Amino acid sequence: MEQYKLFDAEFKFMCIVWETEPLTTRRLTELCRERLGWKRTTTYTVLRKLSDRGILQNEHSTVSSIVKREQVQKYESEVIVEKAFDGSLPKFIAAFLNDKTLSDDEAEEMKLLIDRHRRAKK
Amino acid sequence: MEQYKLFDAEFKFMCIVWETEPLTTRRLTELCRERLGWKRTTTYTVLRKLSDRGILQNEHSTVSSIVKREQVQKYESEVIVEKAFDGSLPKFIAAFLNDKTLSDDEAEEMKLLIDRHRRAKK
DNA sequence: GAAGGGTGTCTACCGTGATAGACTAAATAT
DNA sequence: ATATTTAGTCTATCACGGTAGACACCCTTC
Repeated sequence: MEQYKLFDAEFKFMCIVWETEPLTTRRLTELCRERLGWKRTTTYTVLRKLSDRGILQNEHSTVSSIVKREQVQKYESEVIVEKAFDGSLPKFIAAFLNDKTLSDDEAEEMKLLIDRHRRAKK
Repeated sequence: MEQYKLFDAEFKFMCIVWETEPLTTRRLTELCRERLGWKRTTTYTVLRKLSDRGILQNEHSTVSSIVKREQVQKYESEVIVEKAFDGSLPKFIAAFLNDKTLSDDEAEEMKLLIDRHRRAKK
């Protein structure tokens, strides 16, 4: 659980990996230079840290993720709902929507999700 | 907008303020000692920082918030949806729910929220 | 008017996330 | 075999969040 915690720089880095994997370390350093402005060694440092924590692997210069984007997203969503909204999803949604409006598509999609996760009645 | 960003320690601190305000600095140092294990001066340091940023005010030893809990929650929810879910609330909800189930009450509450924020049809 | 308690600031230390330079080892090319 | 590139590590710097000790300024009270 705790292992899914990614810091800001790590998250941006992982987004590149998730989007492109599998990819070579060479290509990864290029992408990190282009999109994050990182030096080659910075990429390697982050690579090693995440590898040590079992978030990804680097085998023969080929990088691929072990922890998937969905797992991290799930973890992140749980942490914030827990920390700032007493674990209540409705509270989160209320705060987020506040001054916003939803398109019909979004509204329908959300209702579908809700029904699909509704607890079976008594 | 950026001003609403609270770090972990600051958020815990503000939770005490929001819950108890208005309150004296004396009482605040007591609460921070009890609940956060902080020394008196630590409370004052954080107090000052937040005061400088316009998050709260300390007038004649009476502390009260300027930025409200709801504003911070709204900001926090927006940041994470933006950063990790491409700004899509449905994506956030899908990730959060994943393996969870909703009670009827929660489901109804959420649907109500959705309808209330539905964009007016053309 | 000296002593003591309460209010508040200033400075500083520590841990750590973010970043990168120097260097080594392995592979490839000339 | 030697020069050059490529892969990867080690160490270090910097910024900053989190925390607190030393100190200074009231007020009150004896």
